[in-house]
Amino acid sequence: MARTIDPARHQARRLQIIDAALTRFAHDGFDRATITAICRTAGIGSGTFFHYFPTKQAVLLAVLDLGATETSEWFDRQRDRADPLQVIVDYVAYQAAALNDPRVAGFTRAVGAVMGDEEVADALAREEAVVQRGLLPWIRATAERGEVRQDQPPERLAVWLALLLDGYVGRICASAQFDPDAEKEMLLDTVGRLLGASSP
Amino acid sequence: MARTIDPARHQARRLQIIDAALTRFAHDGFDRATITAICRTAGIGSGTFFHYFPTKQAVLLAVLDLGATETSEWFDRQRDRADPLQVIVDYVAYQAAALNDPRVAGFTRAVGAVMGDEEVADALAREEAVVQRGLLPWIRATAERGEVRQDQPPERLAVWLALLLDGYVGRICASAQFDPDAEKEMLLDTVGRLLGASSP
Amino acid sequence: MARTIDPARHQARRLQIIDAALTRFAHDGFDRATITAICRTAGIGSGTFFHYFPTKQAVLLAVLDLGATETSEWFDRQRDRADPLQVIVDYVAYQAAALNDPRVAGFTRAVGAVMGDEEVADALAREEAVVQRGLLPWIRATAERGEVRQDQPPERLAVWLALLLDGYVGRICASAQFDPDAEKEMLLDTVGRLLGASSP
Amino acid sequence: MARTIDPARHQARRLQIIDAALTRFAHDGFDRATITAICRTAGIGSGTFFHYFPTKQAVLLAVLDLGATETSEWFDRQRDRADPLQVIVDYVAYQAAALNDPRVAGFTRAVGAVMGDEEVADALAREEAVVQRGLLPWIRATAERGEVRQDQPPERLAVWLALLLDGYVGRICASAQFDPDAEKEMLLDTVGRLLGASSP
DNA sequence: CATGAATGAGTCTTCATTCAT
DNA sequence: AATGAATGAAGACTCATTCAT
Repeated sequence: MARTIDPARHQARRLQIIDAALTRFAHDGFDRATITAICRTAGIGSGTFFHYFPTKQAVLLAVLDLGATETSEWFDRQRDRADPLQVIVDYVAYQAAALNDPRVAGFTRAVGAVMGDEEVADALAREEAVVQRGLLPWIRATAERGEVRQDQPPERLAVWLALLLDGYVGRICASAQFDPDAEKEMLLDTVGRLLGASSP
Repeated sequence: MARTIDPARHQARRLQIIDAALTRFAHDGFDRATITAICRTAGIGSGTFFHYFPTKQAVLLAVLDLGATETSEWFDRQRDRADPLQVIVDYVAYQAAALNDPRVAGFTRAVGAVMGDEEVADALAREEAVVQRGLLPWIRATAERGEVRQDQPPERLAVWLALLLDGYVGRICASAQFDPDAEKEMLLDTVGRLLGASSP
Repeated sequence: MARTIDPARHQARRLQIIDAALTRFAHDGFDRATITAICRTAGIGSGTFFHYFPTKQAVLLAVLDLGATETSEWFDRQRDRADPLQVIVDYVAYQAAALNDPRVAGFTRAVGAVMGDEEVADALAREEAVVQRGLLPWIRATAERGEVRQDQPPERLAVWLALLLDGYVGRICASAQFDPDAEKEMLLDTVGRLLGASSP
Repeated sequence: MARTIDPARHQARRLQIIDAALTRFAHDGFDRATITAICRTAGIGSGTFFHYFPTKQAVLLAVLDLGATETSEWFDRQRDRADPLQVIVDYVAYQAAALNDPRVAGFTRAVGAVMGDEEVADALAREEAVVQRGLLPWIRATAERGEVRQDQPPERLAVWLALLLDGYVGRICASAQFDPDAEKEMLLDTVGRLLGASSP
C-alpha cells in the first residue's frame, strides 16, 4: 500500500542532508551544530533526519565517506596519465581547488575536534589511506624516473605532502589574511621544494 | 587582619586548573570536556573552579595566553644571539619539542573547533602575532646575510614556517605511525628547503 | 503533508503550563518555584516546558499578560452600561471575586518580588494601564453626574481605587483571620467612602 | 587569652549587617540578594557574616524584629497622650514618614515573596500584632468619645487601617508617578473617610 | 574575631532522540 | 515517508555555608 521507496529520491534527500550538515559543521563545529539547525538548513523536519541517519555522528561519517569516495574517483580518473610528477602536482592543485568551497576548511577543523571518537578516527584513517594509496604509485614512478629525491621512501614523501596540505588548510581557517588564491602558487613551489632532489 | 591572600598559593591553584583543563581539552575536545571532569582531574570541587575562572571558556583562553607568554619569553631569551638562521632552526626545534607533551597536539585540535568564537579567535590572533613578531627580525637578518631566499618577503616566509609547523602538529594527531622523534629531522630538512635560495 | 500544527492543542498546552506556573509561583514565590516543580504540576516533562516558553520568566510574563487581557475584556463587556457608579462598584466586586482563586493573592506577592526586573515592570505597567484606562471614563462620567467627589481629579481617584484593592489583596496573604467573603462588604463600603462627596 | 567580647562593638557590627541586608533585600529581593553582596555592602568578609547570623534568613528576621521593636517603642512613647484620634493620625503619618527611606517599600515587597516560610510568617504576625496592640486602645478611646464610626468593632478598623497603609506602600513600589510627598495628604484624608461616622 | 578559599547540592537550560499522527 | 511535539539525561553555573588560618 505504501509508496515504494524511490531510490533516486531517497539518495537526493540524503545528499541534501549531507550538504546541510557540512554547512552547519563547518560553521559551528560538530558539537555546536544542532540537528535542528541542520534540518532548518536542509529544509526538512527534524524527524525526517532520522529516517536517513540514525545519529548525528552518522551524518558526519557520511560526509567523510563522500569525501573519500570523491578523492578515490579522482585518482581513478588519472589512471592512464603519462607524467607522474604532473599527477602529483595536479593532486595538490585539486585539493587546493576544493578549498574554493569556503566550508571545507571549517569542516576539517570540526572533524579534528571529534577525532578522539573511534568511528571518526577510522573514517579519517580510511580517507587518509585513499590518499596514500592514490599518491604512492605516482611518487614511486616519479622516483624511478629520478624526478624526485631518493633519500626518503615514497611513503614518507606522501605523508609529508599530506602534511603540507593540512597546514595549508589550517592557515585558511586561522587567518583571514591568508588568501588561498594568492598562496596557491607558493603551495606548488613548496611542494617542488619538498620533493626536490637535494637540500641546499 | 586575618589571613592575607597568598598570591603564590592562588597562582599555583590556577596553574593546577589550567593543567587539568589542558589534559581534558586535549583528550575530549573543548565541548566534550566537562567542568566536572576538569575538576576531577585537578582534584578540586566544581565550585572551586569558579573561584578561578568565570566560565569554561575562560580557562581555555588562559591556556592560550600561557602558551603565548611562553613563546614570547622564548624569543626574549634569544635576543642577543649572533646567528639568525640558527635561531629560526632552534625555534622550529623548540616547537617540535613542545610536542613531547602528548597533550599539545590534541589541545591544538580542540582549539580549532571553537575558533569560530570571537574571544578564542582574538587569543589565537595574539598568539600568532607573538610568533610573527618573534620570527620576523631573524628572518630579515638572515635575508640580509643572503642565507635565505629573497624572492619572497620575510612576512610570507614567517607565515609559511608557521604553516609547516601547523601541519606537523596536525599529523601527530592524525596518525599513530607518525613518530615525532623520527620526523623531527625531516621537519628541519623541510624548513631548510622552504627557506632555501632556489627552487629546483 | 503529515501532521499539521494543531493551534488549539498548542494553546491548551500553553494554558496548562501557565496554570501550573500560577500555582507554583503563588505557593513558593517566583525564585523558589523550580521549573521541575512547575512541570510536575503541569504533568509534563521539563523539556516540554521549553517548547512553550524560552525561560521561567517568560511564563511569568504570560500569566501577567493573561490577567491584563482578562481585565481588558471585562471592561469591553461593560461598554454599554448606563450607570457609571455601578460599573465602578462592579469592577471592585469583580476584582474581589478573583480572589476566590486562592492562588491570586500569593501570585501577586510573587510578582512583587521580581518587580525590579525591567520586563516584569513593563508587564505590570501595561496591566496597570489597562485598569486605569478602563476605570477612567466611568469615574469621569460619575463625576459629571455629581455622584463622586470633585476635589480630586479622576486620575487620582482611579489610582487610589487600585491602591485600596492592592491593600485588600495583600491582607489576604498577610493574615489567615482576614476572610475575603466577610470583608467584601467592608471593601465596597470603603470604596464608597473613598469616592464620597465630602470628608467628615 | 582571646579578647573579651565587646557587646557594644558586637551590636554595632550587627546593626551594620542588618542595614546592609535591608539595602540588598530592598534592591534585589530576598532570594536574589546574595550573602556576598550583603557583605560587600556592609564592608565585611563573608565569613564574618556567619559570626553574627547563622543563615541568610536569620538576618531577614532580625530586620523584621527591629522594625517591630521600633514600632513598639513608638507606641510606648505615646502612652500619655490625651487626644486618641490624633495618635491614630500620627501613627499613619509616622508610617508614611518611614517611607522617606526609599528602601522600606522595596524591603516590604521582598518580605512578601518569602512569606510562605513559617518563621517569616511568624515574624510578620508578631509585627502585625504589635501594630494591632498599639492601635487598639486608641481606637477604642476614640470610639468611646464618639469620634469614629461605631458600626464596626475597633479590631476591624485597626485591620483596615493597616490595609490602607499596605496599599500605600505597594503603590510606591509599583509606580514611579506615585509621589509619597504629594500623596501623604490624600492618605490622611482617606484615613478620615475610613474611620468617619457615616458612609455617604 | 575576621577572613575568604573551598565545597557540592541544586537550578536552569539544551538537545539528541523517540514516536504518535 | 514526513512531521514536530515530547522527553529526560546531562551540563554549566550559582551560592549558602563551612572551616583552616
